[in-house]
Amino acid sequence: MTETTLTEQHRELLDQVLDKWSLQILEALCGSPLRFNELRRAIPLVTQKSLTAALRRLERNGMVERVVTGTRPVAVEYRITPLGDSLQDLIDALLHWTTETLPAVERARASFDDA
Amino acid sequence: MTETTLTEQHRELLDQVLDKWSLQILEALCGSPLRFNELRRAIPLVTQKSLTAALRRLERNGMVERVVTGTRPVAVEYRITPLGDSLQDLIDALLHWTTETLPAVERARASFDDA
DNA sequence: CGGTATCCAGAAAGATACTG
DNA sequence: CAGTATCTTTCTGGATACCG
Repeated sequence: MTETTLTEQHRELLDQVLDKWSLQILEALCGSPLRFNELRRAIPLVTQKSLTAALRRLERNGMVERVVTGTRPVAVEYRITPLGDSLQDLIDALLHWTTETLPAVERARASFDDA
Repeated sequence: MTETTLTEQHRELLDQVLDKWSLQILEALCGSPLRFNELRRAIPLVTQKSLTAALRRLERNGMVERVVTGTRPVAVEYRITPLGDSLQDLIDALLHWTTETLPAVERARASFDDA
């Protein structure tokens, strides 16, 4: 039997890769690799600081790869890794679940907010 | 074709039901319904405030049900709903993924932290 | 028992300016 | 282009006290 307890390590990993900006970064990169400023444009509300932080976290956890190509001016490309691809499957499952349950959730919210 | 874009609504829902405490609450409740202080004991590090806030959020989104039984003293039972059960399946998938990829993630972290 | 209310400290996030 | 540094503000989370 495999152990199925939700430990702090599991939760920490999920927190680091499923946060607000990381979801959108992964979604943007799953089509094709993008440069830093291309990512900024793909995710309109993100600040430079938050984008940098999220990218570093994803890179540290092996989900994206940072590739420096040019030298003057510097060109940096971010691409999804195989590990990131497996995460993308999971995100698709999350997205599928939200799409399915959102109507019921909205009904629950409306009835809760009445009371 | 179904639309598979990650909108703000989808992300908001995930944020509200997949946060640190909600994951542990759902895990605790999936066995059997629990009272408020039983939940506190089941999740050692949670404060009263955080537990209350997470329970209200889960209740509002239709994931758990709050059942008041006694009158003096008050007895409150929290039980998982069918919607919460569907979320539990998803959490199992998350847990399965973390269990599978954690070794690779730890290698990635070690190599990142070296540089 | 099952909460609410209040206060406060520390972390996170936004704005701005600067750099190789 | 791709960031870093700094400052400020905002939000979260813990500690504590109290209530029906």
